[in-house]
Amino acid sequence: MPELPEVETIKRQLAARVEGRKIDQVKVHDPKLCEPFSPRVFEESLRDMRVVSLTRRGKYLIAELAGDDLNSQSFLLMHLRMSGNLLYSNGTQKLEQKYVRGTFMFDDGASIQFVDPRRFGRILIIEGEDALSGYFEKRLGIEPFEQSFTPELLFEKARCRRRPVKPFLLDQANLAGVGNIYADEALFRAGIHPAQPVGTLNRAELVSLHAGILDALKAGISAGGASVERFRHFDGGTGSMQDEFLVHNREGQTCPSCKAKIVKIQLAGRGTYLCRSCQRLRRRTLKTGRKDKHH
DNA sequence: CGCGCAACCTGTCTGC
DNA sequence: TGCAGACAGGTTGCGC
Repeated sequence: MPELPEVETIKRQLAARVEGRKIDQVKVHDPKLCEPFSPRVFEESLRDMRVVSLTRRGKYLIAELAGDDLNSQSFLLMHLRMSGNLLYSNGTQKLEQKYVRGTFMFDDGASIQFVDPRRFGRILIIEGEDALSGYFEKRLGIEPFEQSFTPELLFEKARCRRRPVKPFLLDQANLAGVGNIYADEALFRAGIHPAQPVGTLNRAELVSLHAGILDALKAGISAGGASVERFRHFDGGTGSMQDEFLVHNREGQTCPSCKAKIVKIQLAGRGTYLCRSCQRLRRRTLKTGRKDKHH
């Protein structure tokens, strides 16, 4: 479940610790981690690479790597999926024993373990910036904290679409980084029902939705992420966002802004939490007019 | 093309 | 207590 705030938290904690470090050795303990690369090829291609920077795009953590050959630039893309964690040791702490899928060892004696009980997490190597942007281009939409993420951009993506707004938000090709938790939290903040067809949202609602997304994500980052589904910090610590959820995981409890009980429904196969009083489904007809190409 | 849904995994919880 | 089955939910790929 690591979403944007959880990955951002990990990035902030690890960046200063790995930037400038050289990778002495990599061990892959579960071949699924680096598919379709074979573990040996994967391990060898990372040996002696230096970490230039650690950044984030959507739910991906990206390590930019440089070899001795100045022309070689590659990117290590890490996705934690459902249950992945990156645990750091400076060389003196006890290492994790269970569910370790891969280990990175650095030239200062420190190491990072990729720990992932459910084995959904993936690490892949991408050579060059063109390949990197190509990889992201077809699967990731706008970054929420970019200036260009605006209510108008939401409108452009949402117009004429009958899809419920929640699955719209979960589609990474629309907006990168929002997952099940923050979609629920953003929709509650915006006062919008998760099943509302996204194309029927009016201007005021899109403004609220835009603000709700940013507020929910900012709250998550400030809290160091939400430690549900075993999410942990680089040192094994926990975030506190799970204690600040307004609706998510709060079935049967009272809504923070009215007296109604929070309910749980299934939407697009996902557990979805909402307040029926604060988030009313609006009966509106969707104009399915053709989208005209314009310049 | 848009959209829903099964599949990928395994630990944990629920009900009988 | 034991065990089957449901559930968790990010991404991909398939089918309508």
